[in-house]
Amino acid sequence: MELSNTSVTPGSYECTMTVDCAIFGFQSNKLKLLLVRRSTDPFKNEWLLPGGIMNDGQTLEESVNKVLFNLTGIDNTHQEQVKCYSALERHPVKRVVTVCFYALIKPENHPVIAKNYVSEVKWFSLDGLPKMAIDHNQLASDALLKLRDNLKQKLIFGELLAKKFTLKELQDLYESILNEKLDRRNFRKKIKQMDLLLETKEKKAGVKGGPNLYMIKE
Amino acid sequence: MELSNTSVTPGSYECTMTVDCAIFGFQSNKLKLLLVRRSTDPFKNEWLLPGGIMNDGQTLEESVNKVLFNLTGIDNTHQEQVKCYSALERHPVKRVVTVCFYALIKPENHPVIAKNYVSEVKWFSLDGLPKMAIDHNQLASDALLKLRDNLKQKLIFGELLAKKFTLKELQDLYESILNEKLDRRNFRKKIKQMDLLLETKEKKAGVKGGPNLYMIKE
DNA sequence: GCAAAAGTGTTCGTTATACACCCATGC
DNA sequence: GCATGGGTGTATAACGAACACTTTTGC
Repeated sequence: MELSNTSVTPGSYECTMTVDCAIFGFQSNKLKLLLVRRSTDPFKNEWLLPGGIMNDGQTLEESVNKVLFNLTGIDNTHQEQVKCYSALERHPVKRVVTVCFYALIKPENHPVIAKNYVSEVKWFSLDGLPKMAIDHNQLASDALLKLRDNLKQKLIFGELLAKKFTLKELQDLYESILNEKLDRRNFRKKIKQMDLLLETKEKKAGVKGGPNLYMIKE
Repeated sequence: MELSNTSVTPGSYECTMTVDCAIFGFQSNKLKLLLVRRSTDPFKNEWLLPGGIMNDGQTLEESVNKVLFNLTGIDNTHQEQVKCYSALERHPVKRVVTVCFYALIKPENHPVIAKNYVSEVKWFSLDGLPKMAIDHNQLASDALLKLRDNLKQKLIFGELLAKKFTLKELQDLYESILNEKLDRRNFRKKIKQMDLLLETKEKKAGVKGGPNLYMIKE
């Protein structure tokens, strides 16, 4: 291969790009992943991360927003880029390079509806993920690792919880993401010294013990 | 935008993809970055990270290898994906999405030669980087953050050092990457308890103190 | 009133940091 | 032989892990 081949020209090789998004939600005290089942070929009846092509005039981030909105009505989510995948035979229709993202949402805020090309949309527990099409199991697994990584560095949980939440709920979320049990007292100590939460005067009703509600500062 | 637009079809929008690579080297006790200066438009006389287009039949990783080989003769490097950039007006010739990687090499092993389209290839200190074309200053900065991140998690320094090196050299490298001073005794303790280095019987000649040479295990 | 969950502090072990002297080599 | 850098250990502080009882609320 010649160096001259490496320069961008009007005739440079072009390929289709897609975005795929691992949407994490927190439901029944478990971290869930939202998958769609396609109703038509390719991948008829197979499960996939929601995703779609990047169109002309869109950045990847804009594409993710559009795709998520179209598939699930979800808008304005916290998104994080995970990785770019470029294996040659990923897609049966044509060469497609995809960029994987993750987003964090609160399932209650986003009733999911199966739309075009999709026969079913469903939240899956992470320990019960189906075999997905293409390399999407790999994408999902990489997305979870990235989420864990980010969680360790900063307190990010996007829309995973309600605006006001108890420390117990926050801890359950952490345990879910990290897939490990945490000591309650140590967890509370750590979170409090991060100084990112605001203690409201309210208590959560309908729960024994009368736990305090917190919200994110600012 | 309609959902039907999100599905991959033979006619889906396509765009040119490039790879850009932040090549880090360690020279005169400082971490350096290898940049190229273009000899022709676009970006005539401007500095850039070495990069080029992804061609048909190549993965991004293969493209990086080819581009690096063509520009610098560098082969078989440790490469790490940094991030994908898709802003609309990045490139003057056409829409181009790029994926940034970094690689770690030992400058002494790779004499650099300016080839096609390149008038100059030069190692720059990180604190003396020129203004680069497009968004390459951003790419370089993101690549360094990623390198730091990876360094904290595992002992990776690719080809940055010779096969056999002294602990002092390793420490200088760390200090260079992290841009902070480390305590000599604590550093040595930490590295040793990682148990990744093999102590050779050899000492480095020409250096006062007669420091021991180490190499990576296995 | 009793069962269930919330809230709270202390001890201990591990890890990270700070710090000073003797030894080997080059010149 | 002296100046430069290599090599080593210990004491202290910070951080993370383990652990039990009292208070509040729902039912």
